[in-house]
Amino acid sequence: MNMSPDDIQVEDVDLGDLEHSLGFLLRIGQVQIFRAYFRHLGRFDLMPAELSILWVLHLNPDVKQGAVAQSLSIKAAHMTKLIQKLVTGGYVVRTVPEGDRRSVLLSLTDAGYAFVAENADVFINLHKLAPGHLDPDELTDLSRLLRKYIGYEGGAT
Amino acid sequence: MNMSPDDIQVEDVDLGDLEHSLGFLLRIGQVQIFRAYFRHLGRFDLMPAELSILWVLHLNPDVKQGAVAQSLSIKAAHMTKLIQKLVTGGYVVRTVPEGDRRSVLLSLTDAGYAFVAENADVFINLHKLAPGHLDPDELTDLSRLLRKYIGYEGGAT
DNA sequence: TATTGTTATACTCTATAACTATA
DNA sequence: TATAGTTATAGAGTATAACAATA
Repeated sequence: MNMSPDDIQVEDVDLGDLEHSLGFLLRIGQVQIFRAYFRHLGRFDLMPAELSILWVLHLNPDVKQGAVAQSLSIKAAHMTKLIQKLVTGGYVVRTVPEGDRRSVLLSLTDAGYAFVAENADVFINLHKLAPGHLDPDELTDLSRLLRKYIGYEGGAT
Repeated sequence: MNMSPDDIQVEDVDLGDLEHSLGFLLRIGQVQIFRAYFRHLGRFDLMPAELSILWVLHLNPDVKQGAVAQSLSIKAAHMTKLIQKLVTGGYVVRTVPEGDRRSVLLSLTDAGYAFVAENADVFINLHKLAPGHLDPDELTDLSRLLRKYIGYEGGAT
């Protein structure tokens, strides 16, 4: 018979309305995007969250650590560990500003900027490389609906 | 001044095209759905993954453990722990079938069925209770696009 | 007193490999 | 030999609280 290990008897399992449940669909979508991430950017020792921090720093030099954490929905305690890794890796530098010596400002090293310049486009547009089954217009719609759903009423496109 | 701890200086952080990146939007969407889950169903000691297993079992009595795991993208090793917890909690029973004594069939106890009957609707339709900013038609579109994106070409609605 | 970031702990989920018992 | 499930371990992510330094 020689069935591939991927189609054992899955069709036998009825998911019912779970298949229409946003929570479930978001999770499966994320699993697939993660696979695409590791296929295209897995050779670096950086997780998606870390790459998104580098991206934000390249757009916002000398931004407060807490502001980055909050804008990316990363908890403060976790952020500390991520930044330590990025500093150790030579991508990020920390500065304590004169104005408020409790806080920490983050910015990219030259290596950090070079890394972003080289890999940001693949990272930001992973969904176009993923095995997605949507045409460009549908991708735009999906992105817009998701933005609206989560309350990023930002713009049109 | 009295700023709430939630709007520190977030508007100062420019996310650029990350805001249009599907990976990022899926993650933020999941964070929000999780919050809705714990608001509405957090009083039970069950995680979303566990509730989705109960849901699948109520639709597929005596289904193989591995088939459930695969249909929900749960790894086998993790599935073992989840099922142990659900058995301990009195929601699920395991049966070793005569035909293939390596495998395990899962089904719900009466308490499991009662739990699903009472809470499944809230679980499956969490996105309607979440602070979502979409009207019903947009929610349907979003669900359809996500299903198509992940390759669940199933049906129209 | 309140805020920024750090440390420490615990739990969920994922990934992997080694193991058992069956087939 | 291959398959179904288990056990064990490690890493990533999240949640929480206690803490130090600063405001």
